[in-house]
Amino acid sequence: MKDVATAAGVALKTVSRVVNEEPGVTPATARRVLAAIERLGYRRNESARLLRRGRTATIGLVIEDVGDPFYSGMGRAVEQVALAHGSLMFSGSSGEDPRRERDLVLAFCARRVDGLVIVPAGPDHGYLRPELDAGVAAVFADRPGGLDADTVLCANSAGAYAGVAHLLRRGHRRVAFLGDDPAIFTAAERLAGYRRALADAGLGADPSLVAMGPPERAGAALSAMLAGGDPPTAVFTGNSRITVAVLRAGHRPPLVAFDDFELADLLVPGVTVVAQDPMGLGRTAAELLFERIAGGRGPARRIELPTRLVPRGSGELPPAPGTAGPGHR
Amino acid sequence: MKDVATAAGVALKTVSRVVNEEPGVTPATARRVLAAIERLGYRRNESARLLRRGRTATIGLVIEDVGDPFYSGMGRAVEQVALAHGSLMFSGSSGEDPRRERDLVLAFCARRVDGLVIVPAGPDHGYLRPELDAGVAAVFADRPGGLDADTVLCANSAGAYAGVAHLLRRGHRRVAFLGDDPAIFTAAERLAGYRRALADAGLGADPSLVAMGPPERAGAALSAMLAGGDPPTAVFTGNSRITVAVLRAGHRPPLVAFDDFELADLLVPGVTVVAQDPMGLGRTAAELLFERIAGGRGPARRIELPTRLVPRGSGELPPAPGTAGPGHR
DNA sequence: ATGAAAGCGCTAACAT
DNA sequence: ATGTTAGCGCTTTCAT
Repeated sequence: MKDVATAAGVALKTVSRVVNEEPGVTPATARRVLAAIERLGYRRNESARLLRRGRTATIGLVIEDVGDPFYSGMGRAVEQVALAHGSLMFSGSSGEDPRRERDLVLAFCARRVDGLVIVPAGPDHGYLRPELDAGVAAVFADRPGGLDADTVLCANSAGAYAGVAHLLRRGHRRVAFLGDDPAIFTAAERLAGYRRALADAGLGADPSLVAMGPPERAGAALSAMLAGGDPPTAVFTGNSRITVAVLRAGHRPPLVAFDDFELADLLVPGVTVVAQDPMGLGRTAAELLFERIAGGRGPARRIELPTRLVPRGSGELPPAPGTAGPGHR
Repeated sequence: MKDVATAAGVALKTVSRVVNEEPGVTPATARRVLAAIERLGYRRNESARLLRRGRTATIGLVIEDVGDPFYSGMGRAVEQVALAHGSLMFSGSSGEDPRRERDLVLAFCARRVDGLVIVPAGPDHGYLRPELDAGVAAVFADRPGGLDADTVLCANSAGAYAGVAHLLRRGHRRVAFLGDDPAIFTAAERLAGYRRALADAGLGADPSLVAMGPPERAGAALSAMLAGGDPPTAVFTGNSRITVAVLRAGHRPPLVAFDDFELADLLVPGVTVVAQDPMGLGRTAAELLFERIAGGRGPARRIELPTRLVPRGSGELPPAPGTAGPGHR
């Protein structure tokens, strides 16, 4: 900038004026400055500018896995909103590891990001407290972070309820639930929705029809249930990895799956799903964030995004004859 | 920092020394400083630090779509390498729009990123010239950028060759090629591989068996071929979006597809693919980048990553009887 | 072992 | 309309 000023025979500040399109510069001078800029290949150092101005026009995104379709869709939406607000986006994957999440978040904060969108990897976000107090905005997405920050979730419980109710409506009375580790917020919520649906239909909860745990064990868990004395006639899976695990194990039961996935419509039968809205999640989270960055006050908000039931065949299958006939309880 | 210095009763520089773990500080003083840091909740401003030091410890990643599984897998690998080098990563999607790509790249350069990994959206990267001359490192991934920068590609031509040869080995003599717009580098390369495989097998190139264009038209293109007088007995698809379009259109021909995709193994029959290595692409690109950032000189390198043929059933089907019997030429 | 001063590249506030 | 000075938060250089 100094060089440009010298080359154009003006003071530093004039160059600054031109670069920032501030008023108070003769067209002629401006032209001389612009010529010098062009000739010297000058580019404003945005970092220095932002250091001076106090805002960084940068947000940080921490998700479980940048490579996962659900989260990367979310990331795409966050990116769009960020760009619309003239901000760039740091992104990083926590890999579901609370320590890595913390390191990433703190690294972003050290860069003085204006705000953070976080998919919490762990339950404890105490480390964020000082940062929030220091003025960083933060929004939790997909799961609550245990702090009084804005939070955007999917309607996990209501979605599971709708999916299970869909199966019950087809005449199923014994519906299995295959979910992830109940320590995971979404897994627990979906299980609750399943239970509520059964209860509302006047059905008791049979613990032998519920298996919670790592996706890679879901196939075996279902095999065991089906081999048991009083097997399920339909299955509700709690997330995509479990759904895929069940399908890979060769099972093709009447099925409703929580979370949509690529090509679900091409399988035979097509897989009926309770679709979430990853883009909506990202967009909403980012919009809340920028409201806060713009100075929005008020208590933390908690928004639940609706799910959508997409019938494709697997969820519309009736109970296999003989497995749960009339009189069966 | 000033506040910490005051609170600890030392000079600014001493705080700096402690924070940077530089030698020349008595353990006792260090302790006093650390206590003040803790008490005041001080966090070093990394941006200011990096402004002074001249490096930003930041790289930029520009891909087609952060939400696409292939590119987001690549991004994950780039991120890992970046973190291993103590750098953070800006990421952005070009959406295949050269102007957006340019804007993103320039925005990253204005933030003085140390380097860039770019999946080129357009053929013209002249705008990058001044930035490269200014010292930014850059690596092109997945497609060449038309500049003398390091480039990492998949073996598009060789991969297509292998896939087509696989079909020919099963007795197919009329293999259709459904590819994307040949203006896209990868599409053209894969077409070339297809042609080479036919030529090496002593087969002439039948233009009526080649359809290049947007994925959403691939289904109709294949339907037309199959309804023609001398239809193909097998199909090679040039990318995943085309593969899916063909399958969605209801076709289940003997098929080898370029690029792997989630659940290819669960379809009936399983889809035989020529798998690329998105993580390898990202890792290699990032490693080359950090070599350059570290000061590596020498001419631009061009690396091709091998593909892998994954037989799953669809590519092992013989010609349907009567469509291409002996004597047919 | 510790500190004072200069400066990274820029903008804000106040001259002229 | 243009220029000067101070300072964002830090590190570097050179004292002490």
